[in-house]
Amino acid sequence: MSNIRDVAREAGVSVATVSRALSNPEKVSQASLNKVHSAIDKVGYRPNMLARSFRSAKSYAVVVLVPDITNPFFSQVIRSIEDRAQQKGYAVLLGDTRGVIEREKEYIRRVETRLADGVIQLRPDEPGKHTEVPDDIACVNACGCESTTGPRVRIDNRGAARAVVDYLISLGHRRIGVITGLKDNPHTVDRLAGYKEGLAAAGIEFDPSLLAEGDFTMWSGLNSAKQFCAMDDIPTALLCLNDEMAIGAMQTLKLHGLRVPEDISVTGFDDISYARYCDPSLTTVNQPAEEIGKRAMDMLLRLIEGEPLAQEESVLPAEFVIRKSTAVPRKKS
Amino acid sequence: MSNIRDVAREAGVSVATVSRALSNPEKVSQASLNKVHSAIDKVGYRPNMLARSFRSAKSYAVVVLVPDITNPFFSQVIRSIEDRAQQKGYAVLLGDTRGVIEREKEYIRRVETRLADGVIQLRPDEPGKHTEVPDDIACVNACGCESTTGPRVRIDNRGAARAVVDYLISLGHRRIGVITGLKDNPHTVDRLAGYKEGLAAAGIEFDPSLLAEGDFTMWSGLNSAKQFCAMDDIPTALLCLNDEMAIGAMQTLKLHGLRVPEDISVTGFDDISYARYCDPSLTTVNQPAEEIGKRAMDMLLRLIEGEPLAQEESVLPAEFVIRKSTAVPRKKS
DNA sequence: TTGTATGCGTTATCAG
DNA sequence: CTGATAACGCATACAA
Repeated sequence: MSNIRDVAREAGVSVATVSRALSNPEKVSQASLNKVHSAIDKVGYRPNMLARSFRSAKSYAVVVLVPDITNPFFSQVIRSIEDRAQQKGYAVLLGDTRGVIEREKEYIRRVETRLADGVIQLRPDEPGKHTEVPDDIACVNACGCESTTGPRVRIDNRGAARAVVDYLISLGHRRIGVITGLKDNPHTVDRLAGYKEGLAAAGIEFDPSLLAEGDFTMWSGLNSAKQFCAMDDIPTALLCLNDEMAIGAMQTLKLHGLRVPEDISVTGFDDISYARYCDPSLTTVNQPAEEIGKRAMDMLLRLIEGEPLAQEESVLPAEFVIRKSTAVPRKKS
Repeated sequence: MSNIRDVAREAGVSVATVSRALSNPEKVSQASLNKVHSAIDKVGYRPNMLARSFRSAKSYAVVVLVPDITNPFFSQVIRSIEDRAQQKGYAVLLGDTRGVIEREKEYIRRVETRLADGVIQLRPDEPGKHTEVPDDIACVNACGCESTTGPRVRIDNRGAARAVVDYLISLGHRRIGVITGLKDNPHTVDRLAGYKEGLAAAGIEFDPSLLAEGDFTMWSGLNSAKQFCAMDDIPTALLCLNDEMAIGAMQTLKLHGLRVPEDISVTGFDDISYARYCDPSLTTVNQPAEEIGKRAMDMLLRLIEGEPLAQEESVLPAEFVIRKSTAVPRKKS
């Protein structure tokens, strides 16, 4: 392992010149530049970035905290973050927390100990289990909700859910079931608010018995849907608060002999890639994962560099995508 | 930002003692230990890991190279790697290469410049675009094939594909179409070899016209399946070399009025979580993603620590999972 | 068990 | 434009 001194000796210049040749080439004469570069090739020098980071007290790394990297929506956002980070010369430390607060803290600690320069949070912070992110560390939230504080980029969950409900109502549905995420989850809160808004606007009374609680997994969708199948008066439409639960729910519905969308319409949320390929393809809300990741990374970079933020909150548009899982309700038999 | 010297002063001991108290507590008296710890609390000290890494010439980070983090099988493996890494005190640098060799090199460079201690490759190395991983850097391949060299953990792709074909043949299928990945992809090569083996064992002649080339995406599965629908004599079974393509293919088949599995059986490979939730649920091969990630990380750790490897190759068992997408062939009409 | 002193590889300051 | 040298924060060899 050769170091900067070896290069200096080989090139017949000082270490300072070598260092400058690499970081500020414009401050070095062409002659020295040439000598340095051929010396580098000759001794096979690779700068020790660890030393550089240490010296400059910056790690050029950010940690991305995600509850579950396996979730396709999250992985899309992360891919986008990684892309942007790479462009800007930053590394991405993957922090799959599995929802465990302890793991989250371990990663926060990594930035306290200078191993990373900042954090991107990929989950809505829930009231109870709010992580104590010290305010002296750069942090932006990338899937926030209306209740999220601090720098954040998000979509209008309430408005998007409202759009779905409005559409279902326009088709003629009036009895619309909902499969939610965990009750306290801010995504559940915001999207459910949109559902209620839509109902109210159409003069439909909110019926709590049409709510089933899931946890955003396919299995929970499958399970929660049973509750509706057991009803005497099955809803004509099912609003699922994410795509996974919609996919799981459809399996249960079909198993009970219900056809989608002829007997019951189903909608999702997120527009993961499978939404287009299920049977029937899923009517859902497209979250701009790519743009969310990019913006979050850019925001974090400004925070790290100490530049002022143009805005603390960035709300991106979400597109309502109509596919084959929704139709007009069946006539009462 | 307080440093080790501040702590030493506060505790009334030397910096060496503080350092030891943190890294080798057993070499320090209980009295000093107490003094040090209360001093740490008092000044709010956080060790500078960047300095520690620099000094010990180890970054305690590994980079994971993956073609596409969005692929659910890969993300499962990565989650497992991250889990193991975290346990061992290592960080995971995410390197989503998108198949671009240039990006891969950038990440390899990160370990050359000491920003990471080793690499886990999550793709089969293709003959042509083989990355030049210098042999002095620790590297293990986590989704290798028979042609993969170096430390690796993989499943028996050929044997697993063979098991699927044997099963289809046992059901009575003799005309079995295949949707492959790109021709040169080692996964394609190995799995296709298994297909041919199965055919040969049953005395069925290999028919090249039953091969359609995809690229492991759902879209390519959807597209490639058209080729079979256009045939006069449609195959009674379709072996897809991964789940995504199977899911895409099923959409096309249904669109053409073919029922799965009554008119045509379909199989996948990988057993991603959606395989269980498509309609019909997919008969496939379960890859032990969790175990693959764990083993790969353990292997890499040994390499990094300079310990000898028990074995250079670890071949894990893959389970054949029979679901609802396969059945006996329909009688000729 | 503890303290002193040195060096890890780089960048930055300051003279030349 | 270039060179000598002092940090950066920590770990460790060596001496006590």
